[in-house]
Amino acid sequence: MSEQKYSCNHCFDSLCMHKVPIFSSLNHEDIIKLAELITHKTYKKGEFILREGEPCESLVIIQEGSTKAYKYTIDGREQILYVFSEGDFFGEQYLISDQVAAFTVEALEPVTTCMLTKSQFRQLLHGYPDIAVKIIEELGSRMSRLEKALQSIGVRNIDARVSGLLLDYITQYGTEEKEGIVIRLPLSREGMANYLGVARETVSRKLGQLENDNIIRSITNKSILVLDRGELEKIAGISE
Amino acid sequence: MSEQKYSCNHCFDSLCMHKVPIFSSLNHEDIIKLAELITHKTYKKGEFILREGEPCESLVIIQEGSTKAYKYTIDGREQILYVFSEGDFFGEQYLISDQVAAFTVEALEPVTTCMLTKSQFRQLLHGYPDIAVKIIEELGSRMSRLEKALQSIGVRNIDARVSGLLLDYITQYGTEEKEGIVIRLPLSREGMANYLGVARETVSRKLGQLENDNIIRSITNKSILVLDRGELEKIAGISE
DNA sequence: CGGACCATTGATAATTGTCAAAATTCGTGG
DNA sequence: CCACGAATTTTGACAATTATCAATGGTCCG
Repeated sequence: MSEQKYSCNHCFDSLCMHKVPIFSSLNHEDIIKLAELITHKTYKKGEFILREGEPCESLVIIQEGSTKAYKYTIDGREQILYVFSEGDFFGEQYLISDQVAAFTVEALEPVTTCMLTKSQFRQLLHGYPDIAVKIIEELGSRMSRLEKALQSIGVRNIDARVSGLLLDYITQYGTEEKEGIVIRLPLSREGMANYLGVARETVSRKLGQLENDNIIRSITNKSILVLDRGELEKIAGISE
Repeated sequence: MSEQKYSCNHCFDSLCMHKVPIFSSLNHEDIIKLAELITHKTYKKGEFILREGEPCESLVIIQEGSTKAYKYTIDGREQILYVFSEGDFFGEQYLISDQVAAFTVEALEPVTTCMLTKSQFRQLLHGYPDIAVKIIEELGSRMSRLEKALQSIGVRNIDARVSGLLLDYITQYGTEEKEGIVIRLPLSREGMANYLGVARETVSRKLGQLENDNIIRSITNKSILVLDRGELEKIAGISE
């Protein structure tokens, strides 16, 4: 967990600032000024970036790698709420109100973050009221995602849920190849199970079924080839 | 669905404005000014206050009565996301960004609402930037609720979910009586089932079980007496 | 009081979770 | 680059839970 303080040129040029919608109302100069305030941290796989119940002291932007955000359920399993990947960020609501973190964020692979402390962020908010509006928009869209997730987990048919998850992954992590769409899965089978609220083995079986039906093909544990997207959409209940 | 435009004295005195956290930074005079802009509508049981997919043109505050907010799942059932009762409000995120409504809001009983149009609200936001911060706080807390709901629905043990729901209702709709805590249920059995993502009959059975164990007693279809709150907490996984 | 609506109960089938074992994949070090 | 051990995934058998269907019983309202 090394920490560096330096002018964030790399970050500015390539990723974190420009990828974060809430900073889109800043002009060029201010982005550069802001970039100088940014602190970086790196995390190894399995390390915690934020822990449920602890105060969150900064806005965290994922510059590289991906993370899972989860809560523990009363029967001891983890319920995954979000997967945060490059360009995603979290902690913004805790910077304004003084709540503690509602979930734990854990690195799924080596992760680099850009961070802005609470006081820096509040200053920024003072100078740029538009940022508040951007945050509301972002929170609104994240809320819509959560509402969709809640809707989907409320569906009794688990086949639909699994297919729906794969479709989400296509748009987020999929690349078109000549054989089909390759998804680099952010989560393991167990992770997907903990997101969907079902048993690990059930995910295996559902994916196995899809493979038997020639809808997908398992490449490695971390990637899947989608052969028949239309069929996935049918099972998920989107088309037909 | 009658519509009235008049100075909202009743509303000001009793309910809607002061109950809404996002207006707490307004001073007395401005609240009075604002109250004059407010429009009222009444809805009969079963009428729609907002429909999923349609644009939401105003901030809606529930002055009287209660409503359910839901989405249709792909297998045709409704997944209830929220119950909005007196003092709750919705639509704030749609007033800033121009998204369409993510859910349908339907009156569960006769409902009176206070409404503020999009342009009125935007003006207000301009004069009181603090309101934006309040909205972020409110969205943050609503998001925490959703995250909690998602966590709870991901629990495999349905007994825990039912007990957890009853505990939530105790804090929101419960009154202490000498025999125990009386809950005026906002939802029917079917409604609870659609919130929990299980079959109507399953809710009946789980409640029947709790009644057999002398933990609750069913008074009418719309109210329940809680005899042993501690036991409910154990089943929900909170205590012990 | 009657009719519509809502809730309960029972029987059964389908689904999914659990446990255990085998197979596969992954990462590391030689 | 290969081989080995650890971790993950898959598979099978079985048990437990829950959905579904159908019928009955209650409750609420005019």
